[in-house]
Amino acid sequence: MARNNVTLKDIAQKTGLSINTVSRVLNKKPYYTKEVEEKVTAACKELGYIVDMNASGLRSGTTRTIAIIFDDLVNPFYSYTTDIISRRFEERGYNSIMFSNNGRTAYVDYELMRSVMARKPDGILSYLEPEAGMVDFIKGTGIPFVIFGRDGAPYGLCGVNADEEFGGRLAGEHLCDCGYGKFAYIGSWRDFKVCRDRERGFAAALAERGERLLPEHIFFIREEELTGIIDKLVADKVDGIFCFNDIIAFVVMEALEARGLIAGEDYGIVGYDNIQQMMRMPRIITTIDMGSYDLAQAGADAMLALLSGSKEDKPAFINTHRSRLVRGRSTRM
Amino acid sequence: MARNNVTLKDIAQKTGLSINTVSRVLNKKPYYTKEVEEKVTAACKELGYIVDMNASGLRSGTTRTIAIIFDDLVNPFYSYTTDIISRRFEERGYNSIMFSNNGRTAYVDYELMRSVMARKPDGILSYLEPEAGMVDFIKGTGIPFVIFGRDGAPYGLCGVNADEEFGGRLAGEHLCDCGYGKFAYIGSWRDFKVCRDRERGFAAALAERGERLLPEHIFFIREEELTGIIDKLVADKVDGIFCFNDIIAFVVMEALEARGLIAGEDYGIVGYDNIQQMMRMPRIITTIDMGSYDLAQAGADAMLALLSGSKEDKPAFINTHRSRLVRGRSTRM
DNA sequence: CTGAAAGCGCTTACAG
DNA sequence: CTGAAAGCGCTTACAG
Repeated sequence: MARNNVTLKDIAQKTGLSINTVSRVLNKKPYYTKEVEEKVTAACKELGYIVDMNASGLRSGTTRTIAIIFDDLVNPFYSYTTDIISRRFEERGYNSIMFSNNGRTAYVDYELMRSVMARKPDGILSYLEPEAGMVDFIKGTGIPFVIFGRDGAPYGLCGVNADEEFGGRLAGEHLCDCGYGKFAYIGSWRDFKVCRDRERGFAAALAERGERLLPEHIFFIREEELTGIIDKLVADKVDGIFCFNDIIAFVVMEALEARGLIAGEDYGIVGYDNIQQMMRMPRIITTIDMGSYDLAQAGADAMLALLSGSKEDKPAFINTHRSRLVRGRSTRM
Repeated sequence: MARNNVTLKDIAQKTGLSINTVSRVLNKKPYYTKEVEEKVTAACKELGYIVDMNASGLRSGTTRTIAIIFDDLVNPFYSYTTDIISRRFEERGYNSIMFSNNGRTAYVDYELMRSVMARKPDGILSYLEPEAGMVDFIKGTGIPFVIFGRDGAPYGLCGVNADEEFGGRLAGEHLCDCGYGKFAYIGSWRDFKVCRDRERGFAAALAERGERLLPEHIFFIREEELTGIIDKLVADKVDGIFCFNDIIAFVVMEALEARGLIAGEDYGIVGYDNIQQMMRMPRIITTIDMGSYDLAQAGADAMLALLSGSKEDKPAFINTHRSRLVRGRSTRM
């Protein structure tokens, strides 16, 4: 009630024009006189008019809103890229509305899509992959959908991601170069495609060097007890560890240190994402940097292209391939 | 066009009821028969009805949207707390829409408020303080406004923050306890109130121990060249450094290491925010932990209270006071 | 170049 | 307990 809602009607009243004319001026549609323009601009400034984007969107069909679906803003890979992406959207006049599934699942499911759709976004950029049954639903909405940081190809949806297998290979090659001999991979979820892609690249690189990644040395930290994993690593004298991301690597390093094992001395460990650089932290761990800044820009641009582009030049599966290994103190040089 | 927009009209048609009745059932307003309810529910499920919150908000005056204004999601203090806050809002049926000023200013200005207001949020939670002239405007909107992580009192707005001076004192006392003798404070912006509060607490603690914080040893890293700061620290053999936040501390540590000085050995340094714990990183630096989890919950709860509460029990300036020092390797024990 | 009318999808009074 | 009407604030055809 107390909200001083200045509407087009007020501007129309003040200027003696119709609300249509006012709307036309504000939206810079052709055909109005300089005089009318000045009157409208002055009245808007004086009364402090602010458009209601929801009402505007209801009629025009475009809300200039993009939904961003993430699962965990705490991991700097998400926050860093979300920051870049949302700023880019803002530059182009789109606001970002955030959705998370609150850790319910690692996928976009119907319940999540419902709350997203209720906001009538012009586009959806998701860090989560769609649940199997949701792909057709998503396509049926007709809303531009970009899968970010995950492979879009299996879903036939636009995806922007780095070559995960390649990143895994870099880790494997480096740990071999360092002279380690017993390897382990510590992933997040067993069913998580990106997680398995990195593992596959890692195993392939080891195989090429005549080394092996034993099945019993492949772990999924979101599904297993940490202590069990650490026990196994210590018991089997594993000395070359590759982790799905930097945070997992930190956790493992801390647990191993509690057992008296120091990274870079007693064993080597490689993370993923190079969050150290994002945080401007010292280079503690050796990690794989997939060029997150460029990746984020590419993700935002893919979305913007889908929003503005003709059907012909739709971006499809963008694979930036930029990953490189960044050395830290967690592997011997 | 291709969007399969199922509306209330479609459900009404399908069930042979009026759209009013359908709306009433969906909003669980009193007075409808079990039979009608079942018909409506079935039709909604079959056709895949999803409400249009924008249209709903236009009529009802509540969009169930909360605007979050942040400046930098990369700093884990922001991303960590934003994650917690937005999840809490989601639990209560509110979606979060993100706004940043893209680094234009460190304040909420009119341009930013315009784009926020255009979305008709039910509430606004801001990490940024309002520009001087904006306070009346904000109050005039009548929209619940919470300043998060900053002191709300100077603006007469609801604020949720920790006692910053107290945090600064903890840092000062600890550096004295460690036996350091030449002190410096490295802040962010000179005009940033929180930054100065921490400095004041730090200086006060030093004074109580008979130590001094020289004006020439107070720096603002966002306004000065890093190399100049480092030169001065080295030249004056400063050995007790307190930084406005952990990220600044990391940057300083790295620069000093390039000069051959090791934190915890050659000098001591204390950061702020305990982002290490958020990232599950090893405890590199000694830092001030203000209980960010509780702070975030308190921030979300303050917002929710303003949204639902009577005018009487409005929360005002919540000061959680929980800060404590967490030791890391960057100060000698 | 400007205005009157219709309508986006919903909810809120008001009748019955 | 259900429905017809009005209206939230805007934009889009359509007249003039």
